[in-house]
Amino acid sequence: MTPCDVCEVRDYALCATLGLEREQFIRLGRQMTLPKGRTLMWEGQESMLVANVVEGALMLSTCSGDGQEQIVGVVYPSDFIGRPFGSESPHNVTALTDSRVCVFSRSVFDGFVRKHPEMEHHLLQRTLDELDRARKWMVLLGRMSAEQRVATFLVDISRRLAHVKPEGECAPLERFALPLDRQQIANVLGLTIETVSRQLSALKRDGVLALPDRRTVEIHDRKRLEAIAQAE
Amino acid sequence: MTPCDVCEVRDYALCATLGLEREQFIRLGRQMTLPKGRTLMWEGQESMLVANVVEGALMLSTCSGDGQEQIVGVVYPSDFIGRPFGSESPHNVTALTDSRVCVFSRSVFDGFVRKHPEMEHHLLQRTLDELDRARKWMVLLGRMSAEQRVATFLVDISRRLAHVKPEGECAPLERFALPLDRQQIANVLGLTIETVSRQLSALKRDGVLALPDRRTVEIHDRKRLEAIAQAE
DNA sequence: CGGCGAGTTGAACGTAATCAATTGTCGTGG
DNA sequence: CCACGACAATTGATTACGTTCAACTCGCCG
Repeated sequence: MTPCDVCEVRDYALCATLGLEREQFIRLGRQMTLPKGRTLMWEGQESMLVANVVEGALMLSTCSGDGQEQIVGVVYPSDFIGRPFGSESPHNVTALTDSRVCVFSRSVFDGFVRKHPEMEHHLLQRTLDELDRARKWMVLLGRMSAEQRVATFLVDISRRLAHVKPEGECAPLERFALPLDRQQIANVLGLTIETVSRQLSALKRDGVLALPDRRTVEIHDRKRLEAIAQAE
Repeated sequence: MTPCDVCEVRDYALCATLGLEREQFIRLGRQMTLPKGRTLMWEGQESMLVANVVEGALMLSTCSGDGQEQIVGVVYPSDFIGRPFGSESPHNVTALTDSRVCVFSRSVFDGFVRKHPEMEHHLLQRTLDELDRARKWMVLLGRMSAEQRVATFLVDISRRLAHVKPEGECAPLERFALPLDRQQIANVLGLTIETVSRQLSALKRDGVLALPDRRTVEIHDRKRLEAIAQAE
């Protein structure tokens, strides 16, 4: 029995495309657990690994010339991470929560994918989706007010986390634990920690949501939250 | 004789991957000229076309909920545009200058690509590169000052335009015509037209560059420009 | 109980947006 | 060729939003 037999994301991740060759593929990778805060890949480093997320959440981040961090993506179970067919990793990949990933050597992975067009097609689909998502986020960073950014972030994450939940559940969550702390939220939104805090407080004051503890969000008035988020 | 026989980008665009099947492929597409300002695809519209850029420059743009435009990409000859394997176009595609593109029906293109893994691989490579570029731009939008944004924009475009030039020439250009007007630059950088203008004036005042007319840029002190741009 | 880090709140500041006026450029027709 | 109008771009004055700096609160663990 392999870890894949009980893998939570086997039907959603990249490997779901494989039929009989799955056996072959899984022998190439291995599961790894990452404690919260551990960095799996470094920006600019020779890109040696790719991976599927099995459990947890990780962030992709880069630093601007003067050292400011910008988070350029957050990934969840069944998402793919790493940069195939390229020499260096374009960003850091760091665990936001304790996580489990299924890693492959990049060269081995590249070789396998090139021999399995179905899988390469799936990878292309994922990459196109990621690109759409990244470009949507550019609108947020380029054009939205702090209030809109925070609202959009909450709407987005409540939807993404819903897909992570056991089977079927797909309605956006009304109560969830943020995998990011305030500083990280600020780094996603291109704001400062103080501004994020103020906007969250304002939303709480207006009864749009509650913050029972610093990691938990309860959305009470999704309609209003979405109205603030506007862009979509 | 087909237009492809004299195509300027035949060795760089997606079709360069094809060997003997090239003949087959080119029969599926047709060249089109687009006057400056013409929109080829609309955001949200059913995605019917994909295309290669042969000549000119086009922008990809989306609107935030309250109608503000954000340019999420600029494409040049040999670049690929459109959203294969997806139902709707995620952004507008509009000619910045008079342009020539080589268009394909999306369904026909999708079918062809699925049968030609080499081509699909090339498309994946391009998409991965675009994703890297988009994420780099997120740092600019999230973390850079107006001055840094304008400087970064100029450094970037002078490099991109160099690759468009006839054969070989790859050093960044020190003198070039902007394919975008001030409003469009503002929409790329997430700034207002006034701020862009002020920053350009400041760079001129400091002797970093000259602006002989409103479309032309002459970089006099690239070192300094790059120092201001910092992030990279 | 004390100390520490994360988060919140407040006050002052600064950058870019906004509003407004002026200059510059280009195309058209006299 | 010049005059004019329309639009693009620049420049200036003011405002507003988010940042910065600083104080304070809260929860947690020794």
